[in-house]
Amino acid sequence: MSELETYIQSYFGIEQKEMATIAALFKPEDLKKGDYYLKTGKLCNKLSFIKSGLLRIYVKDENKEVTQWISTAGYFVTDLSSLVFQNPARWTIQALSDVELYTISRNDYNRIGKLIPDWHQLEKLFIAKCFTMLEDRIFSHLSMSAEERYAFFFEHNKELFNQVPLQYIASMLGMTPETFSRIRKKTIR
Amino acid sequence: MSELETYIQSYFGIEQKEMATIAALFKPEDLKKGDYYLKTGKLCNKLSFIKSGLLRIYVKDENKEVTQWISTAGYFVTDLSSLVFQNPARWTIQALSDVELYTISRNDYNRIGKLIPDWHQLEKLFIAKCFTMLEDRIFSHLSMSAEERYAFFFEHNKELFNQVPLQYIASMLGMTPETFSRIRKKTIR
DNA sequence: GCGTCGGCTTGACAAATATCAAGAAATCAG
DNA sequence: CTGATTTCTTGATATTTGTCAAGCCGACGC
Repeated sequence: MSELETYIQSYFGIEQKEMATIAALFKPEDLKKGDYYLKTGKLCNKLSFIKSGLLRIYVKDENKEVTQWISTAGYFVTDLSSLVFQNPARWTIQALSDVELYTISRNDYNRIGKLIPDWHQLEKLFIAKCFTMLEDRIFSHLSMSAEERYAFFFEHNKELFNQVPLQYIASMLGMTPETFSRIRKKTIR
Repeated sequence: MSELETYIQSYFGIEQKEMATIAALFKPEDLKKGDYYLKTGKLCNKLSFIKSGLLRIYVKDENKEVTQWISTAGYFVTDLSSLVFQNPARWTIQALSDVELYTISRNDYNRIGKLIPDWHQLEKLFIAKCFTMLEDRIFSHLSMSAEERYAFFFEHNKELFNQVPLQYIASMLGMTPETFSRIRKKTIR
């Protein structure tokens, strides 16, 4: 479980001993390509660190699917609103490849705060960071064209482009697959 | 200062005694129409509850201004990234009208955690809620046309439409004033 | 009351993006 | 390897949205 420990340690700057306490609450969980981690409307009662693989977070809107995000190894995945407030999950989360996770249940997750003094503070910082990233993303929709959003995303996520169906990236950038394809052609490859 | 107490109490469910402790850290602050609460690049070392008035959160992008949000009475305003991580402020925040605030400094804000046991937990919940609202907003850009975003926003924020220059609402919905005006004409008024 | 100014609207037109349909390319199962 | 299926590309066209320019309207200072 060293990736998880390394990650949490580097991100949260937690002591070795406390780190072990937290890490012990995460259990390995494997998904096959196509398996669902979560479906819209269910309760999301877990949080997972992605050891390997890719997951797509999306929602069916009328008869279209809208991809909200693609989560990759080294990051966490959950439906925050459902995990924290026990609302019905907004997102469906599906494995785009075989996936290895370290998963913690909501119960165990909520216990961390009692085990580790500073936990809620760290948690707050983590969510604040996520909030800031969403602000940037909204800004990209207010100020950039499809082509600019493509260029920016490509610059920062080259690896993703040969690992997942491009239509999903198109959707999460807010454009159709056709527009995505045309922009892609214009860009040096 | 009762609005503030009422708000915090209803939102965070804090005890009367603790409530008084927190509220005492907020100081009244008044802004005239046009005054700046914060400028891009500065440090934001405060958080404010809006007692009355309206503030526009925006950023100059090249030679255009992009309005990120308009904050109204009964809500908080700050630059979260700057407040929490002491990054240079991303946003400029300007009073759209005369404004009455209750403002807490970063120092005092950070002390709350030591005064009130559950504070970081509550804070986390609050930010998580904000995060969820941004997710919705991103979703609106992935799945809705300008006209749909207009209709949705109008439905939920009718009051705002006769209080602020419409060009700012247009910008925060991601369209030009002209498009906004044309959509507006089509809609029943 | 009058001019000025900011903000809104309108029209003509251009550019960006979506839609629909077809076919090519890649991927997958057997 | 081969056929089936999914994904990507391309073209033709429609729709949405943006740009530019002009005019209008209401608020405000004087």
